[in-house]
Amino acid sequence: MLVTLKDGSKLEVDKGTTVYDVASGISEGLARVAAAGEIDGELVDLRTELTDDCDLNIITTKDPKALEVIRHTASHVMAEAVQNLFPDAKVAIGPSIDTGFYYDFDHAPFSREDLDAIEAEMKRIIKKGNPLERFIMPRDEAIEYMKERNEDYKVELIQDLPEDAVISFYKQGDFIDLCAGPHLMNTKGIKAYKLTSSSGAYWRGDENRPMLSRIYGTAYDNKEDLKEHLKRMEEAREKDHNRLGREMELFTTVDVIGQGLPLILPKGTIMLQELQRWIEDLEDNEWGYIRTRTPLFAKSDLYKISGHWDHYKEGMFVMGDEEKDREVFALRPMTCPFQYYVYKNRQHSYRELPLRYSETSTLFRNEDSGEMHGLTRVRQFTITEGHLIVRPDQMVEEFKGCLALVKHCLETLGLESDVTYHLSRWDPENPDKYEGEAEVWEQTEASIRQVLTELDIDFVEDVGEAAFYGPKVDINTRNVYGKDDTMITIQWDALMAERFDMYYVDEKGDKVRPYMIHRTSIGCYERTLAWIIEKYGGLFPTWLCPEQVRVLPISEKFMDYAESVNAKLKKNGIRSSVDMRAEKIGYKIRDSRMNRVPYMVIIGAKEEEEKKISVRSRYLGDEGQKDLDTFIDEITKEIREKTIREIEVEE
RNA sequence: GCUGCUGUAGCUCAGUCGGUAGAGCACUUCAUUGGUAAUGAAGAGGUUCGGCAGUUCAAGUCUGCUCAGCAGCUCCA
Repeated sequence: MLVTLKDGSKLEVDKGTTVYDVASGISEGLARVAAAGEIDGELVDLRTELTDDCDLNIITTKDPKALEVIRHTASHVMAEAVQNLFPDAKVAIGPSIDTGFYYDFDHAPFSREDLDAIEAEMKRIIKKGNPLERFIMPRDEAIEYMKERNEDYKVELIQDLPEDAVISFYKQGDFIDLCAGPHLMNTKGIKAYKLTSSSGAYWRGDENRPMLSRIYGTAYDNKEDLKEHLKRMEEAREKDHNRLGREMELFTTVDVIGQGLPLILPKGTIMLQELQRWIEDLEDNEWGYIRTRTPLFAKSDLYKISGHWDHYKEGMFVMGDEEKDREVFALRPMTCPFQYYVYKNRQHSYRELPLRYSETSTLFRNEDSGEMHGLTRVRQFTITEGHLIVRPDQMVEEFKGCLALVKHCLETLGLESDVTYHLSRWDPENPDKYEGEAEVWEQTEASIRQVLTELDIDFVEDVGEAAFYGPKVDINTRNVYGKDDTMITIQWDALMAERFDMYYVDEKGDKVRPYMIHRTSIGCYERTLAWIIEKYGGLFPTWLCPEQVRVLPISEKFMDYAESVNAKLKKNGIRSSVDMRAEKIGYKIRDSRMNRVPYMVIIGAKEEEEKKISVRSRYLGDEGQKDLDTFIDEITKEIREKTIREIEVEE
């Protein structure tokens, strides 16, 4: 049997040789730092026996790929520690994840003190340095084995595996866990770890099943990396829009107003309004959209036609009592049916299509009480929503246009690099959940795939994520905690026109159902603002800054002068202000957050001193030193150039 | 909706066995003017401790309910 190593060298080994044997054969040092193997690109346990010719790569603990193995092993060590300290705790599952690992236990919630105790116990276990041993059992035997040990959750897991499955276990010391691996050879390989938090989590992610106690932790090959990671998490938290946005007075919440109902404060409003004016002008002037303004609520009748009354009533704010009142209303959770009736206002010719309706649309969704979060999950939000009514033959081209518009918006905001594109497909295994023929679904998905490819967009495909009426493209980003949020969605809809009896008249004079695209350009404003806050950490591009220029007179005698500079800047459409405190503090800039203002005009300071204060400040100097009007023109021009929505990249 | 944590001055927080509100920053006034993350001194600031009940001679502190915020789960047209 021939094994090809990473450096291209070939090794003749016997069948049944393990990855670890190969590593040992190369050198003892390599065996010591080996964490896992990679056979033909697939991560495997060191204990894996080689059965065929293959490419083999020994993954050492220095390799980022080893993290997964280290963390998985750390989760086992944690489980052992928990069972040592809390013998009645039953183990459920404990995988490695992007940022570390977790393990779920059937046990009362763990406190921070518990976590500290568990950490200490882990230290003891790791110090013992027990080897991890792998052994296998037939399925039935494995079930009995776990039943004896009273591990009900493990029994259930094994029962869900195929009849003929060979069940593998790992054992370190007295601790035995059902596990597919891969794992380190010895617990000593866990050099640095930290238990970060605990919380509840449903067994198998099902809200109808018991709630278990989950402990999150992270582990690394060395202490420096762990420290670095914890520092990064700390820094990320500082960019959290929910903290920063409140601190910067962009928004707030009030207990008596209610959950998921943020108040956008004056500074936040400036930003949202900048975004809105930009998007509306862009869509209407350059992308052929026409604007509508439709009611924020409607009678239940509308939602009965759209299907929301049957399928989404829980998510809507209903006004009135169906039993008592003749008419019952509901606040709208989306704009679709309203814009359909805009279209249905009169008969349309095929020559008019495509019609691209857009609306700055406020929506209301009655989210569950535990779901609300800052500006990203709210009960009332405003979205750049729109529906394109198109002929089937225009569909691909228009869908492409929607994506191109989104791409343009993201690039302008400097967010393009942060997103992932998803083709949300139907689930062929589950056709009942969707309307329409399999053939049509496949065809449509192929069309979208082609559009994405033509636009040179990288994307992943998610099966079972489509809307019931058609596939869609979802554009996601990650928040500072690494959680995915959908920012933008563009949906292909060849079905709803039927439901709402929409048609156009084709060249032969026949009535034909149009296709529709549900789409947004930058998603909902609140969520997009949150995203921008986190992306820029509060240091916004100039055009979005609530305050673009701050005028700082160094002493009282420059106050009037400062006021006149401020007034002229404002007249030129620049958002500026005078810092009244400046006369007292001289030219010492005390406010560490001052750098959130892109431009500072220092009045009265000597030029070399001004430079020390801020790299971005502009020096005006004593009255008469420089012509005021010329100065105002210069700075206005400079800011204007950055206000035409070009991205200002600051280091 | 579920699990856990939190809610005291504008902000960040302390408040020990229930005994009747505290610090730093910010703010105001005065002094100072070369102090580039914080000049010195003085002062003001809580309808009293998210809200409503209850226990008690006495509740920020204990109990119940409730509202809101946070983390996670679940959900997310």
